[in-house]
Order: sequence, then structure tokens, then C-alpha cells
Amino acid sequence: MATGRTHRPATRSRGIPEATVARLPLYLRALTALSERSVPTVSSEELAAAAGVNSAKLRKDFSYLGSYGTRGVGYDVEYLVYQISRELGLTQDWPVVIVGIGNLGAALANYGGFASRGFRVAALIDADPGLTGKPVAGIPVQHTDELEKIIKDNGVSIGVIATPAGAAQQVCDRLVAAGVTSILNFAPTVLSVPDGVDVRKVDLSIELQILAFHEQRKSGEETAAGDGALPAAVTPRDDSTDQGPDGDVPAVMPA
Amino acid sequence: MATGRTHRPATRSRGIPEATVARLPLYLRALTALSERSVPTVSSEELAAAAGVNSAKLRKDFSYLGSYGTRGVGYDVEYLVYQISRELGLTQDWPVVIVGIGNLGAALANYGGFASRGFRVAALIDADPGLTGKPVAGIPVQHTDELEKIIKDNGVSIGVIATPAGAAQQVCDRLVAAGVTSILNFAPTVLSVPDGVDVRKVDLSIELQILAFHEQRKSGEETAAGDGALPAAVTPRDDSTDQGPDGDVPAVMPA
DNA sequence: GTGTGTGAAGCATTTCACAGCC
DNA sequence: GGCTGTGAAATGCTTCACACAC
Repeated sequence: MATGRTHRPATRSRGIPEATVARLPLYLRALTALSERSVPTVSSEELAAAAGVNSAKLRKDFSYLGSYGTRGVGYDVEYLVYQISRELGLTQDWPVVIVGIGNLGAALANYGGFASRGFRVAALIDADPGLTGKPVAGIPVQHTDELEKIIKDNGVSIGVIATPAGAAQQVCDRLVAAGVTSILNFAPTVLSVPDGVDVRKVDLSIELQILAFHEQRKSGEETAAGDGALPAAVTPRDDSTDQGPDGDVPAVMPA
Repeated sequence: MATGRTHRPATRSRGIPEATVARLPLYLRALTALSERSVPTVSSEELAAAAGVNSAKLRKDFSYLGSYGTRGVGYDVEYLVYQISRELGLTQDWPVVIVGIGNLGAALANYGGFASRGFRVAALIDADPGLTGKPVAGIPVQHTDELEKIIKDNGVSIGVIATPAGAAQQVCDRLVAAGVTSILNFAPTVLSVPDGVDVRKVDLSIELQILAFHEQRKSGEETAAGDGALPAAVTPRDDSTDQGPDGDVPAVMPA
């Protein structure tokens, strides 16, 4: 439906809730898989299960994008893939630089999920001269001295920091000064950036700590410890069909 | 699905809100840094800045743990480190196995943040016989066939999956069957697990997509594209002093 | 009948703002 | 006087439940 009204409805100018934005990539991944299997349409129930959320949430999320479904039928897979891609800005190609080519940086460089989703690794950068010129994932590593030039020549606006914590802020400052306005930070440090620059962080040890917290309460049954503190015991968290944590948080990659 | 019951009345009594749990590791990291510099006390304002959140939120978070501060003064650094560590279950040692020793698995094995935080890499596991016996981060890789034995012999309850997406569910099933009850998943797939098992996921391409979404609206403006319509705004995001994207909810999940 | 789209209700989290203790 | 701890208000997110379109 589109044609007629397209008003961006309602949702007021602000747009789409952050929580919804964080789930769009999940829907997109599930839809892409369906698309590859040539499935023409899906119901909110099926898609929700594939994405690991519940259907009411999914329908609500989609309602912020517009009315892209057909009552009594479901959603057209291809059409939704396109709409979500567009909403996320993936119909354009984003050049990305990865700074810090250690184990993690190399893992990121090799991550296939980039290219397939509108991202292109424009350059790999490391401060170690010994790495300069050496190819990683087919791309030669360049020295940090070139950072500013690389950013400018390639029109890079998204940078990934995979350096040790001690170097992160400095790298961040240089990226920002060179024009980067979105940063994905893997270093365990809080980065400070000027207004207008977005930072998202992924911290492996934080995720593990959160798991440890819940793990601790499972075996500990008595609840008691101390005083009445824990809730009931065994079942700690919730219930729904959701799998994702996400609401936001962290994020990922495979290798 | 799930459910039958549901609603755990949740966090009632002493239960700590998920959003708070997700921030405790941040506070702990900031406090550890202060501790290393031998700083004896901090105010909520200072600590909040170091952790990248605002002070009201931090005080509220701490209020769920108890009254560990001193009015007019602030918090005792060492004491808080201890209390938070205890709350997170880090005063005990958690053996962890990493399955899938590709670039990412190797990066995780080498990640120093583990050992320093109550986690111990008990074993590295990979399906490639060519890797068996080869040391990574000083630990010899073991073959997948040994998975169940390793889990049991070491009393492992937390597993990290860093395999390709196609192998993830299978690995997950084996981990769970062998007794693992918390899983950190780096593979871009939704895992299904029985009730009582927590899964957290980290997905790099999702994080990048979220950045792309915001990036798009910055320069955006012209926008147009197609039919839809982006809102107008140039500056969409944010505001506060927080750095994390997080806002979101974190994640745990049962399944 | 079937499954979407969405007000309205229900919860959770954040922020405010100030009383209370040092 | 300074800074914590916390009710209460504000905001944001999720779930419910049902009218409506197909």
C-alpha cells in the first residue's frame, strides 16, 4: 500500500523507537533467509518465531514503518526486505575502516556479514609497522599514519575500534577529527566524543558478567543467602518467546 | 510459548532490575581503574562520568544493592568493588569453554578481560582435526568429540559459541545436554534452548546496522529516495550524557 | 475465517527533586 | 554545605485484545 498515503504517520517526528530500530536487523536477517528459500509471504507469527521475538512486538514494530502487510495473509517477504533495508540505510554502501588488526580486528575483517549487508571494509589500519602491507582477509593493512588520508579519500563515516583499551580514545579522536561520525567500539573503555557522533560498544567481558549474575542465582537456590533477597529461585528471567536480548545491547560477530 | 505462568512477579523484593544488572559491569570496570590508582572514595557524579552514565541513574542502581555510600562523602572504592563483584557472582571462578576457534574464538581466548574478572578458559574446542592439539593463547585446542567429557570434568556451566552460523544450534544442543546453562552466542542465528538456559547474543553486523540507521539520518536530509519518507530531522539522537547505546535492554533469555 | 494494525493497559526504566545524614 | 538515597513523576517499551481488511 503505498501509494496513497504515505504519510509518515504518526509516529511523530521523532521516528522509530530505539528498541524497534535495534530489532530491525533481526527481522532483516530472518527475512533474508526466507527470501533465499523463495518463501513469498510470512505471517507475523512465523517471522516472529524466526527472529526470536513475539508476534505482537513484531507487528507493533512494523507499524512504525508503515502498513506493509496484508490482513488475513501476512507480509510479502521481498517487499519487507526492501523496506527494512531502506529504513536502516542499507540500500547504500557504507565504507568502514577497522582500526587495530589483532585477533579481533582480523576476525572482523573476515566476517562475511559485512559485504552482504551494505558494508564494505575500506581499509584495515594498525599502528604496528610490522603489519603494514600484510594482507588480512585479502586487504593489505595500512599504517596509522595514513588514517586521516584513508578516511577522507574513501568518505568513511563509520569506524570500528578494535585496539587495546589504552589506544582507543586517541584513535577515536583521530577518527572523529577526520570526519567519522559513527563508531563501533570493542575496546573496554568509555569513549568521549563530541555531540553528533554516535558510539556503540561491544564488550565481551560485560556479556559474560551478566551471564554469571544469572548463573549464580540458578544454582543457588536457597534464595536465602543473607536475607530474603532473591526472588524465587529457579526461574530467573522471563518468559516470553523472545530470545534476544537485545533490546539493545551488544552485538556481534562470528568468524 | 513458553509459558505458562508467567509473570514472575518479578523483580520484586530484592531482585535487581535487568537494566541495572547490565550496568554493574560498567561500574565495576570504572571502580577497578580507580582502585588501581589508589583512589579511596568517589562521588556518584565522578563515578558516573567514568562509567558513561548519569549520576541519578547510578545512585538508583546502587540503591538496589543496598546503602553502600556515605552521605556528604561518596562511596568507598574498595568496598564497592567487593559488593558489586559479589552481586555479579565474580567472587567465584567460572570455568568457560569456547567452541569454534576461528579468528573470533582465538581473539576471545586471548582476551585478557576474562581472567581478570573471575572467568577461566577451561578449554578451547573445534571441529577441525587439523587444529587439535595446536595451542591458542597457550591452551591446546581439543576436538569436538571431547565436548561432553570436557564440560563434565570441569564443571562448566557457561559456554561461548564462536562457530559459523550453521553449526551453532547443534553445538548449543550438545552444550546444554552436557549441562551448560548459560550461553554467549556469537553466531548470527537464533538459538533455541530449553527453559532455564540463558542465552545472550552478540552480533556485529547488527550493531553496524544500527549505526547505519542513525548515520543515515545525520547527513540525510535529502532523503527522499523512493517513496517514503524520512522524517525530517537532522539530529535524531540523543542527548544525555550516556554513552551507551545501550539503553536497551539487555538481554537475557530463556527459552 | 485469518491475520494485520493499533488504541489502551500494564510494566519497566529513567529522571526529578528533595529529605536526611555526614 | 555536600552528597547519598529514594519516593514520585515522566518517559519509554511491551503486551493485550479486538476492530477491520482481506
